[in-house]
Amino acid sequence: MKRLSYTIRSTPVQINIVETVDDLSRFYLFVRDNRQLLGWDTETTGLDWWSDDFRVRLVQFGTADESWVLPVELDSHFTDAAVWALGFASQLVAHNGTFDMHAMEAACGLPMEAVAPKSLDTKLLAHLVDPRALKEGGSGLRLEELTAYYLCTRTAAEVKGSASQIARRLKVSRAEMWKAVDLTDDEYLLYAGCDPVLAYRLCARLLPQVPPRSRRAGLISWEHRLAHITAKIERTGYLLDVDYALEQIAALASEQRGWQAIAAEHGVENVASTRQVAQALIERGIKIPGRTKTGLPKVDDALLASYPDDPLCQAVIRAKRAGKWRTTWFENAVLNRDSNDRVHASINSCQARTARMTITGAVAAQTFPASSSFVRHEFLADEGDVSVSIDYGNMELRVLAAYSQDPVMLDAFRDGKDLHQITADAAGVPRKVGKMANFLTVFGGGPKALAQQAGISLELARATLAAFNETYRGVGRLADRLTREAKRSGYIYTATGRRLPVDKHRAYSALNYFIQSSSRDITARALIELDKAGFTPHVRLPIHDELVFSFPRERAGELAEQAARIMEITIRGVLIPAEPEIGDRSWGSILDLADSKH
DNA sequence: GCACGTGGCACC
DNA sequence: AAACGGTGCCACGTGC
Repeated sequence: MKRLSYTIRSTPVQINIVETVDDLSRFYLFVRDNRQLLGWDTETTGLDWWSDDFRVRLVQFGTADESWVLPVELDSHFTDAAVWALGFASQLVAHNGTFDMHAMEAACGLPMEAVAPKSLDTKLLAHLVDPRALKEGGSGLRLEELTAYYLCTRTAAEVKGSASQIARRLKVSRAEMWKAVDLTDDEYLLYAGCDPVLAYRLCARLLPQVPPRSRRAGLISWEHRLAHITAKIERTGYLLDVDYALEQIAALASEQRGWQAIAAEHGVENVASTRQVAQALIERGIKIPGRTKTGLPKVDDALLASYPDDPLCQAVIRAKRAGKWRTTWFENAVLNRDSNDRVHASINSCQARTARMTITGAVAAQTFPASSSFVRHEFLADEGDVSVSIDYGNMELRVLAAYSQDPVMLDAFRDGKDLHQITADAAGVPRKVGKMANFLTVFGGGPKALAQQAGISLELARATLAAFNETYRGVGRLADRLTREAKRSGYIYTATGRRLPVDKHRAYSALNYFIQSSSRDITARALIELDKAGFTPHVRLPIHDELVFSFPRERAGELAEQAARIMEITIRGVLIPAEPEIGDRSWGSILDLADSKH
C-alpha cells in the first residue's frame, strides 16, 4: 500500500493507494467505519462513457481527512471491492455524480439504480445555495470553483493545475492525459485522492446553507430524483439515422465549398472571419454602421442580408450557415454515436441561473432549427416505434397569468381568447406588435427593445407598453412585488421554494427569473410524474416546454394521451395544457405531418 | 500548442 | 422613466 499526504486548509489528509489484494482488508474496514456517508469519485479514460473502449481507471472513496484509491483497471478484485463499497454505503456524495454512475455502470456493470437513490450531489446542493456562475458573482458549480469558494483557494489552484501539469510532463493534450497517465503517477494519484475528500467536505459546508424554505419544500430530494431521471434518459440515448446524416453532411459540405469559392473570388478566404469580411465589404464601398462591444465593425446576418443583390454578402451568409449546420448538428452526432448508432445527450438537469436544464454535447437539441425539420429527421424512434412530441402551450404567459392572477389574462386563457390580440387592440397596434409586447414583458424588456424589434417608433413602443400595463394591472403588481423583494434582500423565491439571486442593479429581471424558473419546474415535475408512471424509457429529450418520446406504433395515440394528461397541471386556477403530436419514425416527421394537415 | 475571450448564431 | 431573460457551440484570433 502506498500513502500520500496532503493538507487542505491546514487539515491533513491521508491518501491510501491500494496496490495489492491484501491491501483491501484495510479498505473494507475503512468503508465499514464510514458507511453512513462516503465521498466518491472515478477517474476514467475520457468522458465518453458510451464508447466501447471506455474504461474506469480509478475509483476513490473519502471522508474529510482520509481517502482510498482503488486502481480498478489493474485487477478485477479492486473493481469488486469498489462495487461492494458503493452497495454497502448507506449514503454517498459525489460532485456531478451522474457521470460517475454512468462510468461505473458502463465499465463495471453496476446499475445506476443501485447508487442514485442514496446519492447526494454537491453540484445540485451548490445550485440550491447559489446558482450563479463565477463571472456572475456566484460560487460557480465546478468542483475547483466550489473548492476555492468554500474550502481552500490553494487546494483549488493545485487541483486545477495538476491535470495540465501532468499533460505537459507527458507531452500530451489534456484530453489525452486521462488515458495516457500511469496509474502509479503520484501527482495523478494525489489529484484523484483529493476529489472524494473535497466532495465530502463540500457536502458538509453546503447542506446547512441550503435555504430553509428550499429544504422545507423538499427541493433537495426533488432535484436529486430529477437528476437520476435525466441520467436514465442520457443512458437510453437517441437512435441516429446515420445514412441520412451522412447524406446531409455531404450535401452541406458541397454547398459550403461552392459558396466559399465565390467568397474567395471576392477576396474573402475565411468567411467566418468577421475581420476579413469587414475589410472586403469596405473595399466594395459598403458602409458598416454597427460596432461590436470592443469597437470593431459589426458584421452580422442583419447587415449582410440587407444587401440581397451583393454576391459576396450572399456567399458569406450561405457558406457560414452550411458550415455551422454541418458541424454542429450532423457531424457532432455522427462522430459521437455509440456502436448501436445511438447518441447520448449530456443533460444538466439543474444548470442555468434559473435552474433551467441545458443539453450539451452530441445532441444540441435545444438549438435545433425550429423553422425546418431537416435536422430532427436524423433522430429516429426505436424499431417499431413512432416519434411523439408533447409540448406545453403558451407556458410562460400562462405561468404569468397564474402567479399574477391578473383578471384579464385569467379570463383570456379560461375562454381561449387571443391574448396577443387583446394587447394589440388595447394599444391600437398590429397583433404582431402586441405579441412582442407580451413576450418582452416576460423577458423584462423596455420600450427601446420593443421599438427595435417591432420596427416602430420609440413613442409608439412606449405607448404600447403603457397600454399593456393598463390592461394587465396584475402583472405590474407581481413585477413590483418581486422587484421590491429583490431590492430588499437580493433574492426572490419561487413557489417550489427555490431561492434565486437577483442583481440589485438589474432588479427588473426578477419577473423574468420567476417566470422562467417556475416554467422549468413545471417541466421538471412532469418528468418526475412520468417516471413514477413508468414512462422514462420512452422519453428521449426534454427541451424547455417540450418532451420528445418514442412510443410503440400501435399504442402511440393512447400512450401519448396518457403522458399528456400526466404532464398537464393547473396552477392557481390556470391550466397549463399539454398537447401531443404524433409523427412517423423520425422526430422531424412530426413537424412534416403537422404541416401537411394545414 | 493549447486555453481562452470574442463574435455570431441556433434555440426557448 | 427605463430596464431584453436564459443558454451552448463554432471559428477565429490572441496570449501564454
